[in-house]
Amino acid sequence: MGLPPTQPQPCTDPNCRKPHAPAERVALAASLCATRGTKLTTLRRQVLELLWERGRPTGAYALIEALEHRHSRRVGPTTVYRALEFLMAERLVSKIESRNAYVPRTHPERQHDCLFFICESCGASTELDDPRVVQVLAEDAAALGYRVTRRVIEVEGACPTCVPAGEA
Amino acid sequence: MGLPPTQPQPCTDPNCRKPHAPAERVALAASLCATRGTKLTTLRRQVLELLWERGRPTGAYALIEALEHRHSRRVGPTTVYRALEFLMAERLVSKIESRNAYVPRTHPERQHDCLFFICESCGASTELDDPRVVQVLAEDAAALGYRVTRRVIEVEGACPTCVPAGEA
DNA sequence: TCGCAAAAGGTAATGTTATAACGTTTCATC
DNA sequence: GATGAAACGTTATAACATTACCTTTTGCGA
Repeated sequence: MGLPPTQPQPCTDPNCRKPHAPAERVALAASLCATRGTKLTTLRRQVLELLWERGRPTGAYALIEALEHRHSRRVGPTTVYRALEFLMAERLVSKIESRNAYVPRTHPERQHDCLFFICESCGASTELDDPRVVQVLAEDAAALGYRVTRRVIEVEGACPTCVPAGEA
Repeated sequence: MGLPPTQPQPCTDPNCRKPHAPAERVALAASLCATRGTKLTTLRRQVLELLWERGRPTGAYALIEALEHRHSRRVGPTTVYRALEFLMAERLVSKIESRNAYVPRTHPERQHDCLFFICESCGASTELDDPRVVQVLAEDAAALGYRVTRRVIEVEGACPTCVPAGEA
């Protein structure tokens, strides 16, 4: 029960704790791209904005609809997928594999993949950066002789507002 | 480079280390189902066998083809998805979300979700049971107020036989 | 052993997600 | 303002998954 909050919430990252408004995060993305010499074009920025405004993992086809409604911009799947590809390469967006959906990343400046908590009830997701998980997986990888290139860590469950109070 | 091994390999689980042949694992599955009072029907067993024989994450439509070739059994998507649903409910199979593919579980008797290493080169996957990961994620969930119902942990990279010798 | 109900499986249609192939526009640079 | 590369548009199709409905099989009590 309950929809995801529409107001910016304090960042769940213990090292951050600041609320992040969509506009502010998009501005950060723009400056990051400028620094990197990559281009956050209008389309790419619109897609990123829409992801921030939705506040929960959103599918590519939902983004197509949103582009139509919000920006009167009618685009095909290829176009949106290309924008998502760019945004993911820039670490501005992650794909939630278990949902075939995309979320904006709160801390695109960080290098490694982070982990996500996803609420099965309201659909909201929470990004977390826990070096311990990365560390443990690195050890396991070493023991197996694996070289790691990507981590997909998605924890599904019920978020605080959707867990009936009193329950753990 | 290199294909996944066709011979049973020692179990990567530090607590096991025994090689697991498909037939032996299918027999275990049958006895587990018998104990649980659930039915490992012919179709469900065939799907599980095929997954074991392939030795790597396999998509539903590839299974449909395999059923046709191996068992002259022509089935539709629904049929295979139903079998997979049963096998996942029995913890005999896991879905690799990042690949839209399915793998047989080596230790179906274990309760919690395990983690998978997947080789981007040969497509092989390795199941691992690391309580430390579960523990850390449980702590993070508690800190966020989340109640966990499912974990998706998929590490992509290069497996030992595909990493050029000498490289880490 | 007959009849019934529930579970399992079959079939067709369709929905959803993603990519391939190829053409056009935009834009920085010379 | 020519040119080449990157971005974007368009169409078609591939890949993955589910819905709705019907038939078969199976377990089980009358």
